[in-house]
Amino acid sequence: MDPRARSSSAPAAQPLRSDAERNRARIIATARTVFGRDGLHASMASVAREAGVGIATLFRRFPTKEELVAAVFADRMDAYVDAVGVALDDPDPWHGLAGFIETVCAMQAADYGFADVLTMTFPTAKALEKRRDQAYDGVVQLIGRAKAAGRLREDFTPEDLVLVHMANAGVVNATGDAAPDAWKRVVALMLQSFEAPARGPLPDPPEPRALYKAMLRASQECSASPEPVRKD
Amino acid sequence: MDPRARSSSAPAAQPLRSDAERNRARIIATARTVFGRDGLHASMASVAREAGVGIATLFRRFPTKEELVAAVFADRMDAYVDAVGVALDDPDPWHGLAGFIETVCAMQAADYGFADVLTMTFPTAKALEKRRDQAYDGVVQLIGRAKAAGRLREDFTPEDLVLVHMANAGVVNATGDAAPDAWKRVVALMLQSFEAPARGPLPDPPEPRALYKAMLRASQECSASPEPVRKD
DNA sequence: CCAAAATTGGATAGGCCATTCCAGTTAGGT
DNA sequence: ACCTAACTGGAATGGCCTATCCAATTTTGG
Repeated sequence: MDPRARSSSAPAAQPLRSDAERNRARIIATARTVFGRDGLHASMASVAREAGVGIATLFRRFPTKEELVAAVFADRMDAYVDAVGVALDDPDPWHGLAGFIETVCAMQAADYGFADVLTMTFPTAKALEKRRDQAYDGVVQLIGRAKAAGRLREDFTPEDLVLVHMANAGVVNATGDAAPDAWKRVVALMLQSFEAPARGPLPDPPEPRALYKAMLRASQECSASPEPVRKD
Repeated sequence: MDPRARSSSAPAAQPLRSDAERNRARIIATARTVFGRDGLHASMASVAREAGVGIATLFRRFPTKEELVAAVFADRMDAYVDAVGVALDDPDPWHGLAGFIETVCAMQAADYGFADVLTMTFPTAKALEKRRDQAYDGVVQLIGRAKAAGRLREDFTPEDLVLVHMANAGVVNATGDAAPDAWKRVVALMLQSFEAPARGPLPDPPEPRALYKAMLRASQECSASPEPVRKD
């Protein structure tokens, strides 16, 4: 591994100068609130301005917007993983799963940036994706137990959870501060439809690969670097 | 009514020159496919290019992007109103409502622009909003009948339908062509949660006014005209 | 205290966007 | 055929975006 790798939370092979480290921390903290308030489409310039640093400082530390996003949401993903853990500790598997879904959707409502991050995948952000995978493993267990307990419909799949994130992101993004609790109703409805016994069959879930492609596409058009013009 | 009103489908007080009328029709037809394919954020320039007209021609006929959007989606709104009519003609109120929701969500999946239009409101586009109101009246009836027949949960409100549109728009936008049928599963789940008897209570629905504000906000940030800079 | 290395911020490049301007072209009545 | 009002397209304006450059400043080891 390249010893100069600096992003994410590695303790740095080449420690930053003290002022640089301070700025780095302020940038992440500020970006967290800005992305949380304005969504992922908040501009790099607005983050720099609110953090009180120059644009160049921001880009030297995070060469692309995607890297900043990854650094900022690493800790949200930790919380996500923690939520899975809490759910797995619940002696009632259904209660655990339902609580997990409510918790995560609440996180989406509280952070417009995270709402979108959950519907995207950033292959270059290893730390972020590792956490996503950890969470996935836990979710699979959670689902298995809830089915075994007879409380979750048998045709539920992990992909359905992603669909919940996408649907909830749609509601949260559309309602914003104007109807800040609307998502709760939607989530409650979805949960009732997940509970066993199923009221009827469902169309097939999307292929995991297809869903991955969708999440990838979304992240790419998020930080679309201006590709050089090419002559035809 | 202003006899000079030109947009929407009024037969025109001041008829356009034949070539202008032809271009106008081509612009609308092209914009329909472009917005349907790329969503509402497709650029005016791309519409002009694909329609084979100059940018100026486009803007002379539709002075703002919002007016073009309104003109383009007037007929989708007709289809929306028609779908309500079909549902009301169904002798089985629940079957009618469920079919209506499926139909409209399918329209969202087939037209990324319309998916967003259904979650927004354009106060200046009278023709569009009139149709939306017509549809709303029908939907209220539809809901009433389905409840009366004992097939729809008693706490269902017309606002829930808007929430369905928002959630479905989220799924459709996030999955795109990568998982083109994922929305069907989500909609099927939602429908099962709507069916009586309710499996449990729900959080309160959003206030109609609040939801309106949310839809308004969305439409405004869609075609954000560059406001003049002001000195502090 | 001093120099070298690290870091800084503002200007700049180059991309997209909605919208406006203007000089040239065309339809269509006479 | 011709004249004029209507219409045209492309260039220009001004905004916002990600990302880069560079001259000036700051930290820090000796």
